Amino acid sequence: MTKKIKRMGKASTPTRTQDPEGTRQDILEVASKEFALNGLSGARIDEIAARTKSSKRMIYYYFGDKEGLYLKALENAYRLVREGEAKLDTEGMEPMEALKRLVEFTFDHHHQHEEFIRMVMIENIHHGQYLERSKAIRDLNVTAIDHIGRIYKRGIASGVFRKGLDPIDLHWQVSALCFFNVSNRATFSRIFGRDIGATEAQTRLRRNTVDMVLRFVAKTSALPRD
Amino acid sequence: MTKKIKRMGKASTPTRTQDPEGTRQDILEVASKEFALNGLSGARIDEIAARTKSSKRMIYYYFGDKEGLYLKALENAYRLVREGEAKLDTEGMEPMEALKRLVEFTFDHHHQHEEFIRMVMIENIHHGQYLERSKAIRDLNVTAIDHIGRIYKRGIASGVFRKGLDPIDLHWQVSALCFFNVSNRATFSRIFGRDIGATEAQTRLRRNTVDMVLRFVAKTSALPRD
DNA sequence: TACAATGTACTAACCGGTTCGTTTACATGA
DNA sequence: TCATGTAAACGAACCGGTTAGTACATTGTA
Repeated sequence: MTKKIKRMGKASTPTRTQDPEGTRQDILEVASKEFALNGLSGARIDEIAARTKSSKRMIYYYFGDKEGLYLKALENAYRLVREGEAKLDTEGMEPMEALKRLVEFTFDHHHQHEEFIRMVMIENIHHGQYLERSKAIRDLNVTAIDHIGRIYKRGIASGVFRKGLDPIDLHWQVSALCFFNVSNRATFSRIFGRDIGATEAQTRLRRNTVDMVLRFVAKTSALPRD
Repeated sequence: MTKKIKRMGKASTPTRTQDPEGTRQDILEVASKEFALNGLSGARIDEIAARTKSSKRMIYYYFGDKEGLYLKALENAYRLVREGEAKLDTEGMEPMEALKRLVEFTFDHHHQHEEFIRMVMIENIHHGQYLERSKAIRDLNVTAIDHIGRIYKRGIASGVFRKGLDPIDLHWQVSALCFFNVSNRATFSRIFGRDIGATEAQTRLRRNTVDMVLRFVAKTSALPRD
């Protein structure tokens, strides 16, 4: 039995009931969710197929095998967030403000893309072995360093940032705080009996995260007295 | 065929070839490694059984089912690290030094217990649903808050720490940095082409982590000029 | 003897992957 | 305009290895 209605139309524009790119995309989106939810070994090809507008046959037709599908889902996740990150422009701001915005943006961005965070967690469980195979992903993330690096350089020039820090280290620290906020929310919330994901808690954690980064980078002289 | 040699001995002390507690412990240790390595769905009961001095039959005899075994492995992981953490005593130190030690200790401790970190990652992938079932685990971690809370209070009293911070938030921040250092090492290293796990990198990250926490908590007046 | 601990062999369901056949799109040609 | 060849796109049913879990018999211990 056919379980779904294909897009119809015999109009003049070449509409077609066969839609390779659409099918491919549909599978990829469903698979991304399934892998993010259940992990590589936990995800079920049959389940993915069932949620698809297509079939299991097509998964293997387009993606070869389960690992091939997972890899594409992983690449897709990185590509999506990268596209979002590119939107932030801090070039006009003064360094301290720019860094603040960058941290806030990263914090919010991670918060809004739990699926991506989960894919990265899962990939780390697999020791990054699939990411290793994907040149596409490695290229994407280098620009993040560029961004924070430029802000830092400007802050040094204007005398508000401490010298001797490394942009990658900075990126690491910002990532750590923003990533952990999403990745460990479940266990942290349950252990300490407070819902870390609730808006009030998030507001406070966000402020703390910004504070923490700024206080780390800023010269003592550029800090408020307290 | 019996695949292993049982502890022998017909001595006067009641040695026995049947060793329930030993078998149980053996299974748990093997299972912990397998789950930490492959996740809940990725781990194989047959594989665990094979690595055991015992058999699959015994796994079900003692742990009921796969999830029961996983839960015990999870509890075991938490219990082990908790025991380690209890060893740190900062009561005699002055607050700033005590906090420094606590962060260093946490950083090192997480670094040395990758298996635990992986179990927590895996549990978070499962939305903490197994941890939820375990009262045992929740009880363990509250003492961590106690520790950092006491240090913080002393720091406030002696005037070196800023007021208005929350011990749980502090714990969150320390955890985030120390946890991320282990959990995301694979993807981070691969993306930025530097081995984050190498000793030089770790030394720098450790120092940065300590700095970051101290600068966050300390009053500006208690900070070095720069 | 009674009960806890253990070994062996088995099963039923699951699940990744495939076989085989069908439909659709579209170019070609008359 | 329509018949036709063909390759891509698709569906359904199937397969065989894997895997969690069990039945049953046996041994050790108190």
